Amino acid sequence: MPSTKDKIVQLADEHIRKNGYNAFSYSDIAKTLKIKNAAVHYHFPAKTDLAEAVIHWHIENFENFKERLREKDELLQVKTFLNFYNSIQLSGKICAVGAFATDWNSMPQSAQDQVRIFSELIIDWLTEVLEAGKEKKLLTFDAPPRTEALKIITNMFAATQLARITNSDDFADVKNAVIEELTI
Amino acid sequence: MPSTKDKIVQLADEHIRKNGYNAFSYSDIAKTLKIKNAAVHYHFPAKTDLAEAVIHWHIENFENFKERLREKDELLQVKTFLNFYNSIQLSGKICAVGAFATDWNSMPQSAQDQVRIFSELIIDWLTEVLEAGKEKKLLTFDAPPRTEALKIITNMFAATQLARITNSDDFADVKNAVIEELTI
DNA sequence: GTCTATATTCCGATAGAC
DNA sequence: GTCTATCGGAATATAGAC
Repeated sequence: MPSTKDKIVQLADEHIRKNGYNAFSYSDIAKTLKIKNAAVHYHFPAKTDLAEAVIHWHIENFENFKERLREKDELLQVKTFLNFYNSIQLSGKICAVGAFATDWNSMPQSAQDQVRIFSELIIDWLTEVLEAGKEKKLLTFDAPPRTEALKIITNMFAATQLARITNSDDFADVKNAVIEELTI
Repeated sequence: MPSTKDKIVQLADEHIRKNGYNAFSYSDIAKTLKIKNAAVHYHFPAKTDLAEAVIHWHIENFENFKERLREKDELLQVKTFLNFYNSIQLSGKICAVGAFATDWNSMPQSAQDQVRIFSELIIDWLTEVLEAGKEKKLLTFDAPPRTEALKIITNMFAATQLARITNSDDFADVKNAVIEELTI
């Protein structure tokens, strides 16, 4: 049974990634949990505290994700990563990094720092996976590993955003093309 | 000398692409132009009217962009397109499509429709350029033209967003890798 | 930990004068 | 086309009782 505090973080995350950070209020969360505005403020005094908790949750989540994949081969690791974004897209959300990037200039530095840590965690992880996969001849690409990682991550970030707009199979097309190119 | 109406659209665009649609108010614009809140409402009765005008401006702008490039070779057209995003990134903004994608669910359908038209305008244009460039053996890629266009566009969209966060040469790395891959 | 109550500020929007 | 004035509402946030 998750605590109220955890439920608030989950709901905030959903709101941020569905509607944007500046488009949700404490009332939205209070109504869903059937508690009052002030009760949310008890757990997170300011809205930015809540934003930071959301990003912190993502960081912990990604660390678990890494750990679960540690023993798998690199192609499977990349495929699992791409499937993760597939599920984001299917749920109507976007990546947290993209959501916060849009509202970047209306966030305090403490929250920006957290987003930066999260972003670099993802980039560093994928860079290492790609590098190891190339060495084992499981993956093929020409650019430096970090650049290739950035290319794939930007594909996924923006494809979830674009899919919201074009409403077609664009996400799946991009995802499949990425895998195909890595395994030629 | 631009009209007040045009100045309002320009300022709104800047605010939207720097801080997000839900993070700016009529007061922000009124203060900059040294007019009153109500004067902005005279030109754009509701905030969504202003959002639609901003997107409409982007559509017209892109039509001009296409026209200016019509006679150039396809490699130059793609390079100019990528350089356009480079200047977006340097100015601290993000692509309008990405900004609106984040706030997608808090926009009325009339504004969503405009964003959709703009997005597909870009996708269709790049698809055609890539296809023509491949036929003339100026460009090389394996995926279907529309998929390749989506890959490049998502690279650019999200790279401008990520550059805001990582604060490094990531954007240039991605941009150069895209060109290199197309000209192998 | 949750409540009531409230302070404060801001926002989008409208009416009507000039 | 811009102004003053103002409405109604919502948002963030706090004080203090339970």
